[in-house]
Amino acid sequence: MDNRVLIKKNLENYFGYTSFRDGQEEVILSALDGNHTLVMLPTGMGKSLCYQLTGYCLDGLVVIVSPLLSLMQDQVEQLKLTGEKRVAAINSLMDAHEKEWVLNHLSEYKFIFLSPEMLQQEYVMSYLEKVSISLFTIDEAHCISQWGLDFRPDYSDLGIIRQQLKFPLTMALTATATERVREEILTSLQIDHENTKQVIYSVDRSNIAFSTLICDHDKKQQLINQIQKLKKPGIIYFSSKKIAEEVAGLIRNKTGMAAESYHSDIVAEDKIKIQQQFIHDEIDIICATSAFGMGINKSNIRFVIHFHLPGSPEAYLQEVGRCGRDGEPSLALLLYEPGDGMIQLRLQEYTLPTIDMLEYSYKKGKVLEGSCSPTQKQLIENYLKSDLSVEAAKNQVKSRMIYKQQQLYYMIDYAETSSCKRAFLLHYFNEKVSGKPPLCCSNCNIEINECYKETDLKQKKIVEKEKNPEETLKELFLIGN
DNA sequence: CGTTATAGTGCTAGCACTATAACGGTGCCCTAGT
Repeated sequence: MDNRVLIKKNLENYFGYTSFRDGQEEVILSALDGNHTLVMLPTGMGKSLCYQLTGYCLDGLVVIVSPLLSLMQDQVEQLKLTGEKRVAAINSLMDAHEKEWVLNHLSEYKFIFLSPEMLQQEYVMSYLEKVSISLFTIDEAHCISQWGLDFRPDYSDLGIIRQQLKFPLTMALTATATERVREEILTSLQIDHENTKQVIYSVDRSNIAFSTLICDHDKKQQLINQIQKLKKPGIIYFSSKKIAEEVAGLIRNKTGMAAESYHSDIVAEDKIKIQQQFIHDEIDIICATSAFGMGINKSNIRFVIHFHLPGSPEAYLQEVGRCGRDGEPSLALLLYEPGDGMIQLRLQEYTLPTIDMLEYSYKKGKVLEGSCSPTQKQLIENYLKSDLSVEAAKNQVKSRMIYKQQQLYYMIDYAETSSCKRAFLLHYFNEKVSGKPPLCCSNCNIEINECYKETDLKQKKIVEKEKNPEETLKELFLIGN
């Protein structure tokens, strides 16, 4: 049967849809033609269907590498809802006995979810090597580039894993990656760039308006002023757990809105509870660190505010991309105070080992206890285990640091630029604005500071019957009067 | 950069004050002893 006909039939059979969304058909056909495929589709465009449907058209096991336990659990549940029973996530939520059972019955499964760390377990690999893998999938593939070189080194070893598995057909999916990152992903996975099909869609989301507010004093109060006038629900991102908690409390006390904080120290049960409440519109505002967001499928988030400067344009677009999935107008607001870059800069320094640390550790063959952060220690230990020389390790760390700083400087420039914010962000991804949306950014056609003033708005409503952009903005973003 | 913790100073000999240093974010895996 023609693949085009086959996938259409399977789309109906397995998912009950009659038509594909943008990009999906191209991706699946590419994979069925035997191409390794790198997929960049904006958030909410149905990336998971790409590998799932491909899997249904092929004989053998689909292995999905996923960064978070909660993501795996979600995907397993969703597949089960479609009636699929041959699906499991092998992770630390299973006890040893359950893991062994699943591994012993791998050939009876269609979809297996795993973390990169789990793939480092030799016993897991020994089982995977014995079965036929039809598709090796890397979900949220930007993690390879974002985390592989420091925070989660096992992401850098997926190439070796592929080699051990005899280079299975591979699909890597992400929503935000520059050309450089896409190349990094392919290289890291040991995929031949020539024989790879890339399906790339724009990172632009025309219903999200970009705005920056320069705060030279009392940022917290300015934040509260803003959110009181904005439509809910929304997310506020922070670079500090403590401040996230403090502001959540402040919002509750000063405005009476339902606000909760979310970061890595929140116990697992509460995390799930907060997510659920947020999804069911019982929480107006989440004050979160970067821990919050991946896998959050909520369509009606109206704004994403950044209290602190994000570390990279990639991170910013990922976080901002969580609002407005329903296509309704939404707001990405950055609160910027000159000097904000320092927090991120410090965090970056704290992540990567210094040259001194590397030299000492290589000389002694171990890490000096108590002298470095957990991520620094982890990374150095990984270098010591690898074949890399001190010089190579030093160079890698140096260029990594420069790269991270460049990403940060781009965000500082974004905050300070007086040209179009949307164009500025897209430029980082080597894209141009195609068709300026009605609500573009605070440098084009929305004056965020002005239009939030209630008096101004009321006056305008009386004076001007004709809708101007600011008036439209008010209707779209602000609470009804 | 702004905030907080710690160490040091000096007369109130135990507390108030000040100078200085440290810190800030993401997750997976598992082991062993209760």
